[in-house]
Amino acid sequence: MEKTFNAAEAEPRIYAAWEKAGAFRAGANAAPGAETFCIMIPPPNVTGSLHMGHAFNNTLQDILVRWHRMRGHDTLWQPGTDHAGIATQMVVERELARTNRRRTDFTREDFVDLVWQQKHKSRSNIREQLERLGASCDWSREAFTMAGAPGDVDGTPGGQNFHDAVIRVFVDLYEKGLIYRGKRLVNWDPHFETAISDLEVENVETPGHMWHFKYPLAGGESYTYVERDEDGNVILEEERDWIAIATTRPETMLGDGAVAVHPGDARYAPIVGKLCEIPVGPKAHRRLIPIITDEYPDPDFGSGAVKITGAHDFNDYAVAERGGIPKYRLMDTRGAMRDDGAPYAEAAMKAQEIVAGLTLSDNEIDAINLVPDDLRGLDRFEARKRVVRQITDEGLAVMVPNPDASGDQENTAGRPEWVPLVEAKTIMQPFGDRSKVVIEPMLTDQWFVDAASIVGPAIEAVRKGKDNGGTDILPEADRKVYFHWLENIEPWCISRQLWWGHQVPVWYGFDLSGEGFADDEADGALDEVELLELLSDQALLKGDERHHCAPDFGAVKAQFDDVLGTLPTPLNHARVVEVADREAALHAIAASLAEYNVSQDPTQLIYPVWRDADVLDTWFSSGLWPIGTLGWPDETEELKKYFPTSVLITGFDIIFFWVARMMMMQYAVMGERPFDTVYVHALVRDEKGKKMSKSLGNVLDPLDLVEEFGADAVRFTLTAMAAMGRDLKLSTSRIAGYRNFTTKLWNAVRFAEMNGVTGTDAIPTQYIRDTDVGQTANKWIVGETAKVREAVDEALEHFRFNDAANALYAFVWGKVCDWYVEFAKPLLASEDTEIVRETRATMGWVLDQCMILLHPIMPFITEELWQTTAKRGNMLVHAAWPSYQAADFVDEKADHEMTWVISLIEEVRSARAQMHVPAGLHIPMLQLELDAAGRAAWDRNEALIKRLARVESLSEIRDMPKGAITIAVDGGTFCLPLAEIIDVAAEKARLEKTLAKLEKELGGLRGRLSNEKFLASAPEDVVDETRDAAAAKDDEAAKLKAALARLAEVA
RNA sequence: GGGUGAUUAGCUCAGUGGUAGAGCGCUUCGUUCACAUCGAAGAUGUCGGGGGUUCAAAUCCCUCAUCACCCACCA
Repeated sequence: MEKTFNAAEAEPRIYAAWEKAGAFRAGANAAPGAETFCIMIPPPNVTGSLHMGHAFNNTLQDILVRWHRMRGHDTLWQPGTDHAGIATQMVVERELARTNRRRTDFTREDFVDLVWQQKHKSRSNIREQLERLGASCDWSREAFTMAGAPGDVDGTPGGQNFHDAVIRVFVDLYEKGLIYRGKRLVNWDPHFETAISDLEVENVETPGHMWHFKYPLAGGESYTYVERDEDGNVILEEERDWIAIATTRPETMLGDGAVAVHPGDARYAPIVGKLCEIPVGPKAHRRLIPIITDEYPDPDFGSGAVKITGAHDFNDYAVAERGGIPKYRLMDTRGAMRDDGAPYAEAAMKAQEIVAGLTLSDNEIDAINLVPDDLRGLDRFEARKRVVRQITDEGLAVMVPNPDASGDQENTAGRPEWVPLVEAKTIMQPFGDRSKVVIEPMLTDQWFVDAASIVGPAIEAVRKGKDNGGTDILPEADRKVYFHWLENIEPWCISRQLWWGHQVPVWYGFDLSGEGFADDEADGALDEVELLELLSDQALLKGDERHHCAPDFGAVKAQFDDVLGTLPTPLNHARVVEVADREAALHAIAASLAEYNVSQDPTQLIYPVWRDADVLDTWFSSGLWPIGTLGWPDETEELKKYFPTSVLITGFDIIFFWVARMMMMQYAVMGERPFDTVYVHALVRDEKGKKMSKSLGNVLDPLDLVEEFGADAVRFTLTAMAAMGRDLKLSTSRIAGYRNFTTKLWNAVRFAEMNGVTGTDAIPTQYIRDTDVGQTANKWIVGETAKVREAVDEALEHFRFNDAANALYAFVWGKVCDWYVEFAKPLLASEDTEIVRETRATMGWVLDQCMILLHPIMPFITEELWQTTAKRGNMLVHAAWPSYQAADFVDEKADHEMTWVISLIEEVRSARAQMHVPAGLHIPMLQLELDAAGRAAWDRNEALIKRLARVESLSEIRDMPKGAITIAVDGGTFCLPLAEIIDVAAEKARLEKTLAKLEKELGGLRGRLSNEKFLASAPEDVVDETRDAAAAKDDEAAKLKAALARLAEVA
């Protein structure tokens, strides 16, 4: 064997061998009738690459999967990737930008093709990285959240058609009324030009300003404004012909529909119900809006009056809904001020008619563009500046004394005495989590899941827990977070105005059966003009009852055919044809009508329908990951076998995005929990605790680390640091330490090999547990092995990964390498061939167990060692996981004896080091007193002790010679006669120090034992333990005192 | 504003009622035939402050301080 393990060379080779053997296939190594164990990988983005969080997340999954597989369970680790709507589209758009092209330079179809190509190019990237890490996924089942969607060239090895499953769920939920369409205020990302969900918005404290403006009362009216303090004393009273409004977003004033004050606010009671003027826009067409009351305004904040802009603020939206206030949209999809529709003058007049009582539909109101002509097309932030300037120039800003103009006259000369009130203020500003641009609340038509209606079982499941057929979430703290979010759940906006994703399976058509769609001239036939009038007027349908949802066009066609069948001739002959969009439909229907008017052939008439252009939120599809990957809606064997799955391992950052949605959706579709346990882990951070990010430059690439230290070391590090519920701060020195651990294991095995030890699964039972034969060291290490096996299982059972790793680390390094291998050296060199044979057998077994128990955490080096240390019938990946009990293997006597031997050796070493006895010097030792157990222990382990303590000989004496070092152990006293080198003062100091420490401990123990309440209340075994400890320390203290007394004689 | 978690050795962190541990770092020593990616021996803690419960508290409760994260609509 080489001196170290060559990870870079061996790991890929070993992985290939596993794959070749089909070692990771679902059910590989399963015992007949075994229980199942299934983990769904959290699908990484298809164009992504492996970061530290993935490495951590997948290491934990791999540990559980390998552990269960070795235990003979029917195991599936389902891999796959996510199409990641925005993220992936972004990658492709960025690529296009390099050659100065935009998405809109392509047709939708062509662009989506480009994305598919990108997906195809990068699909193997993440997989190769996971393989490098050692992830034992069943790659033959690799899934993709858009598999089977139009344009998919790759398909999936597992054959799942994820797309069909997603569409099917949409249709089902739609039919149950759980998915609906509506014009709502949503978070709009002006960069990607799409709606996003609440969760995709990051609220960040940003420095901003609050402006205060005067809204003049209509017709020059005035009122007495009275302000009182808490006691009701008048502190301000003045005549005003305006009302003050504060805003952080002046540009939205253009869309105000009202000013609201609290119903109990006495200051404004005189003017409630009156009109006031929005102080911006062309003078000739200033809009008047009503002053209304609503509970929302807080009288103590600002002026107590709030402007209501229903289309651009979530609070205002609610007020507007309650008060029937029109909601005027001011911006386009890119966040610029609208530049469409009629000129401002016309729009403002229309708005004024609404104030006067005109009722319009939502769509009609949406068509009104209230942006003044000079601001149209401007970016929203530029428009803000201009609005502020215009109002201020007009003298309608609230003014305050200029703080810079007070005080001494010389320096402030020329400065205005009054300035506009503009408060600097940090405001919570919403940003898109991907685009990083300011999110705009925008009134648009979107699709929503009625989450509140399906959330019940998801809450209930976690409340009742795994043992009652529900789901456990670990750690506990995350359960609260989960509940809090679900109990306050909002409708989930699932439509996105993107091109990459699952297109909403809904088709629209003109309403031919609706009211008002009639032949004006009652001549029994529609002509082109009549039809177009109707269509362009109001018979267009985008309303709820006028679209059709179906899995595909064929099904939709049948639905529309039914509707057409009820219409009068010739419309009932029209053919349903799919066209690109509403625009195309208008042209198509006009053209076909023209054709008909010429030919009078009813089969020439077409009825155009067009599909909803939106795609579904990525999380809608990944929310179906557990069933979609198992072949649902088909009742596949895998679905029956592995669903509900066993464990989900994921980071806390996607509890809402993903975990909660999966819970809701699996219950909605299957009526069943998706997993028994959710294990939520921490985020990986850099060694200073900072989130790793490219901009900070503190990103550790897991693959670089794997290159440098080997996958096993990286995995072991992550595992050892996986304590629940905290950040995981990673440093390379820690990884290096665990790399050293692999080397340590490697060399222990190397030592064994050099001494004729071979791997064996034969438990050396004949030597252990209360047998008369057998070396104590061998008996002892077998017992220790059983203890660590129990500890590892116990830890993994409870997802205490770090406990498992630390137990193994302490065992392999601290027990096997530090002690057992050293003990074995004299034994293997023994002239007694039986001892040699016994020790080889024991060591062979113990090292095998180390490999087995370490394999889930460090699969590569252990597999390599497994195959080099014996001819095996199977690979380690399929080796049988042990189940022996400590109770069966631990020999109490041997355990005691080895503990005694170890402490004797440690005492001698310590004394020698402190007395500066040359390390290599073998010295004689004297035995002053020793009880029977000690004598037996010495006799049985003489060779070991002598070797490890560097003792030359042992002789019994009555009196201690002058100038010797005392070694006090349980049941005996030894000494090292070192007259020539001993420093009496140093030895005295050493003994006194030890004694002082002992006395201190003893004091505590005695104190407890003399406390009657302790004796009465504490459990018996605790009292016994305390007594034993006190007695032992008493004894040791006595010996040390004796030694000090002897020293005193010498001196 | 609400919520959650954290505060333990120089650093990074384990430790859920029995009197405090690991890794790294540090000091001293070591060319012993598995390993210098090593070995041996050491030093370092009012377990954030205060109060309470208990025979016993790093651990449970209250409170204060500081930090971190999550959620939230104050114009």
